Amino acid sequence: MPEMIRFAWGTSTLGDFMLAVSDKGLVAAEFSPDHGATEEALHARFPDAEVVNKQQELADCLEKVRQAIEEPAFDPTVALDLRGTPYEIGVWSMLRAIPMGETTTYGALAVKLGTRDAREVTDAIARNPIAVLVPCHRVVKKDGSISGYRWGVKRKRELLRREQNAGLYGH
DNA sequence: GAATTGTCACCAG
DNA sequence: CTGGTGACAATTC
Repeated sequence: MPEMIRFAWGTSTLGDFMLAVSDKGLVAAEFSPDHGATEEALHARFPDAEVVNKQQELADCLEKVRQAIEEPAFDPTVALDLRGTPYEIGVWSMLRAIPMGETTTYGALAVKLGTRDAREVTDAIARNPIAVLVPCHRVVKKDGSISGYRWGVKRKRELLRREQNAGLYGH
């Protein structure tokens, strides 16, 4: 019996996003304007799984994630099914420990993890498959500037701006 | 902001 | 080993 991966598309003010869940939890959440290519990538990532569109079943989940994108203060209680090397899981766990509205740096994470180079952390973060819910956007360069983001620097800036507004003005 | 230099892990040859 | 490449970092203009 092959594993089943269900996916669905949602829209937000930051663009369309796709969710994919296994029977354990979320395995992917990606921004993309190109539905076809993203679904193909999902097949490629889970070659032995049955990948099916379950728009209705995931409606609740879609709404939660959409709300998390629009309102940073909202904490979606969605199960995550993180898949990666132990090192990557460690990095992603640290990302989820960053409080809303705060940022850290690649270098600081490298030190905490006992890694030699910030780039090793960067690699792991760049492989994060779950946008927003694993807040890879809360990691910036040491001088506070934003250098890159897997789903577009513009989205990263916008996410941070929203979080900072939520912290300063309470809404 | 952009360009430059230093660096380090990783990979292809 | 050599060369190329980065979601880095520090410095400089």
